Amino acid sequence: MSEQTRMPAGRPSKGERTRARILAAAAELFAASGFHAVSLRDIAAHAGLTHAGLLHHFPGKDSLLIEVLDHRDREDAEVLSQVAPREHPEEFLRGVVRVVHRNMRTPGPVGLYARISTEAADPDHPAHAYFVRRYELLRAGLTEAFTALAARTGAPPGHDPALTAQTLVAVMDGLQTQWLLAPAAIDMHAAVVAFFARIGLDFRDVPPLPDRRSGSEPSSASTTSAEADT
Amino acid sequence: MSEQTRMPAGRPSKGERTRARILAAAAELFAASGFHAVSLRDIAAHAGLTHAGLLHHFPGKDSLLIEVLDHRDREDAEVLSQVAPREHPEEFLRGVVRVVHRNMRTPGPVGLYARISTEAADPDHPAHAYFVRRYELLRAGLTEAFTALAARTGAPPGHDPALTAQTLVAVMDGLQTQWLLAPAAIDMHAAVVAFFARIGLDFRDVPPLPDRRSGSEPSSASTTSAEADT
DNA sequence: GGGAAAACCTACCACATGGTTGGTTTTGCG
DNA sequence: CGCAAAACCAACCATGTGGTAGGTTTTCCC
Repeated sequence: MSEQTRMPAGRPSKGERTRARILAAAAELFAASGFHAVSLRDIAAHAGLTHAGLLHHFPGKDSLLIEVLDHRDREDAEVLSQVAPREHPEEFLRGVVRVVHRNMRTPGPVGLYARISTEAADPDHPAHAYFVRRYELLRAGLTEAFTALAARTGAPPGHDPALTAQTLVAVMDGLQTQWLLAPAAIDMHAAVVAFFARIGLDFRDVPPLPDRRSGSEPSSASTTSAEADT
Repeated sequence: MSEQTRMPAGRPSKGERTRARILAAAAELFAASGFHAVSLRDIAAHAGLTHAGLLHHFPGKDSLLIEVLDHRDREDAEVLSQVAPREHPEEFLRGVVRVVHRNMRTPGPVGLYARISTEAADPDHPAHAYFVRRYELLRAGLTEAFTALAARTGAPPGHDPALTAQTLVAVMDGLQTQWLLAPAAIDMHAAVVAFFARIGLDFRDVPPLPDRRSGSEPSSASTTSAEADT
């Protein structure tokens, strides 16, 4: 199924176009309200068909969620520069800042990972294994970047790249929750730039990524971002 | 209703004891699985009565959630030293570190605030207003503490107490999500201490709070903590 | 153009849910 | 001890849910 959701070189079939609409609708509604509060009938109505029609394309609700998350990951892989964290640690971290900056302009999609990741702490949640793995990869990528940076530029006493990595992931996730609750009160970009400043990295001059296309495109929470290069 | 859930000086009535059991069961199940995934029948079964019996004590599921959160807040107010962030900023922040340290030993309850706060980003969620206000108070308290500290000891150029406050809240929330997903991989206490170290505060020597009583007592995520003094 | 497959629909199923109603049992106070 | 109130229950209601079955409509390719 996963290769079928990738747009083939030719014009997409009716089924491919419908699956894309379903994934967009699901991403939007899961981001807004979480997995449990959204029904297949809700998603189907948003996508312009019935829930039975939706179930022709996806085996079930759990599978749909996993497909939405995988789809998001592939889109993020396309957006990010393919920078290796070990070889180009500072550039890799600049990419993180750019994604955070962009995400501030896309309130709808930011919630998808932030919201589903806390739901998925429940071992019975369909995305539990996905998020355990995802955070492992994210922390590993950032740990590599911070380790390489420390080796290159020296590090203060007691510097722990793994601790810094998990803290940076926490900052991005935690800021998203606060931002979703009170967007006017939170400056995610400034906070992330200030965090990097405290560990000796000046990212104030990092330009933001171009805006995404308008409409209900599924898009990424910032925690997606650094993982794609792993 | 709220003054009735506070234990009176005399021995508690049958109803008071039942409400306490219901609140404990609800806190535990909401922490484990979130508001939407848990039913009144689930909570009632955990508390040893039927869902109709539960509804004799609480007007509805939404009210029960709010009561669980308020009950937690009152318990936290009792646990924390009543330190004013403006007059005693460093002591106030030490209290934050102690609560974080204690919460690492209580995996069940940590999830209540972390989990419900991201659910509550949905404006239709019953706890939305509660969390908007809660984060405002939390950030305000920490901003006061960081402002007072900067005035007393000086601050580095570009220091922004409000930004530091929202970042600290983000670190604590974000670490909880990662910790719930992979407790062995995350050291919340070390990460929070390292965060403070980067802004010039040495809290490595802060002793943890004593453990909570065993059993299914409702208890707090660390983000509860600093707010009680406001 | 025709036919097979894809894509969709309506109707249904079994189950779950939050809440209500009317009744029974337990508690506690005079 | 008796009685009113509190605390609880079984049964029910209306609605919603994920998924299935069988059928219809649309698409697309030979």
